Amino acid sequence: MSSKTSAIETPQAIRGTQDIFGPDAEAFGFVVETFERVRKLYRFRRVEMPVFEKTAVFSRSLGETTDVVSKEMYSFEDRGGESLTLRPEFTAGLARAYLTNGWQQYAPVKLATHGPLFRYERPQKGRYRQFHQIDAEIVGAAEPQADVELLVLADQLLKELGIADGVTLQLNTLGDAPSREAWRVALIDYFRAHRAELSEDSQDRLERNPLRILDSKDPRDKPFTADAPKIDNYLSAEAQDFFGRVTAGLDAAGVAWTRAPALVRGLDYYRHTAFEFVTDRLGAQGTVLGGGRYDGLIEALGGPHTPAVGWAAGIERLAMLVGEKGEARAYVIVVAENAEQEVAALRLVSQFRRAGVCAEIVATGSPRKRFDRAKKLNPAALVSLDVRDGAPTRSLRVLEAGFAAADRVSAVFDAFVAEQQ
RNA sequence: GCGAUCGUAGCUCAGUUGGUUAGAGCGCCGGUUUGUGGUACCGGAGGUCGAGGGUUCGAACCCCUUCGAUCGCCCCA
Repeated sequence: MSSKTSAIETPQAIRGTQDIFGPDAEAFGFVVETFERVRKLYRFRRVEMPVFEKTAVFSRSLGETTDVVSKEMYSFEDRGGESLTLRPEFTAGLARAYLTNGWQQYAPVKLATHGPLFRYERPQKGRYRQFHQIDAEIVGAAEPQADVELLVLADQLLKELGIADGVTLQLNTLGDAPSREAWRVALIDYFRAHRAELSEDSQDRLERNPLRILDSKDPRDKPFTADAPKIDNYLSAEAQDFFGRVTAGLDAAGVAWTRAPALVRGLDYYRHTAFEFVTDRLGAQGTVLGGGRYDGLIEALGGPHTPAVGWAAGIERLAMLVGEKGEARAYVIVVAENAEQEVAALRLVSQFRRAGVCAEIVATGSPRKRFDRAKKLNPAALVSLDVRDGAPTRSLRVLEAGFAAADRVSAVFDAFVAEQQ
């Protein structure tokens, strides 16, 4: 890519987007593949949904005052003049799909999906404008067992990804609608009395999203958040019982959790169970997986009352915890050390691949350096095709005895030699 | 949206108080050596020092603007 005096300017990538390659891309793929595997163990069904929806799908379900809706959505008019939005999350679109496709017939349904999401935010570590999540939801299930199943799934996923160490499950309940509302009113009353002493951010939150004051990091807010009204005092008997059955289920399934009374969710549709799997290894973006119950969402989209629970996890964040993953190593490399052998090398390498052996060919560049280059790729076996004294020579060298595909490699090689006689 | 740090070859970086044709290692390409060998030596390609403007006799270095990255705030997964 030497552009010297080229007058053409290369367009740059959009801010907050990423091009993922090599070991990082392998880690990304590992997260998705592990999710797919585990999700099948729990019999969650795969869904694919559009990347964009009518704007109302998100504005109605997330809440007009949330930051996501008020300032972070990628919204635009299409050529027909309709306001559309690139999905900032999965749940709203999934609820819409549930309604417009009549998935009530399958209820309760366990659903899983993954893909890109878009939010106009300031990029930083673990936060992008196009980011990716895996997502699991149970729609049409009112029982606490659904919450438990989802949480156990999440727990197993993190364990199978090998990143469960240092990740803790923070659990809270926001109560049912009356509990949540009573608590909310009490919080507003309480914080309003101290309004002038709160941070500017929290004064603002008081109007828009009072629950959020509870997890403010501002030291000026700390003295007040400690003594703020507790959800436990506003929980109805039903809500209390519900939460008790969730925690009992987690204990029975052997999932560790800690109560986080200040844990709230940013989006309006959450009820009852709220949770986050949190790590301290990702700096400010410590939430690795989060979600909760959203019994009110489907009604907000004009559907019948439909209880549901779900969670989402950022693939980039999970991939960062996973670390770099090695790429597939070639079991065998075929080297054409002589121009005359290039065609034969091409034939042999495709025979290896058809036999299911991961293989690579080296047949370009200086013939004298090809063998060295092949060896640097560190294969388990190396086939050299050359011409000595006018006669073709073929050798198979095993550099690592007893590797996985060893038998197949020698079988394919022997057949090739026989064929060339 | 706010604050801070940063931006030199493909990669990791050096570049002294602003001073002649901007460097190293690795990688890449080629030659010699080796000839069953991942060696050693030599050579080469590749940079308008993120971009634009300014100060100056002179800017990679100082100033402004802009783009991008990183780290906080905010938000959230």
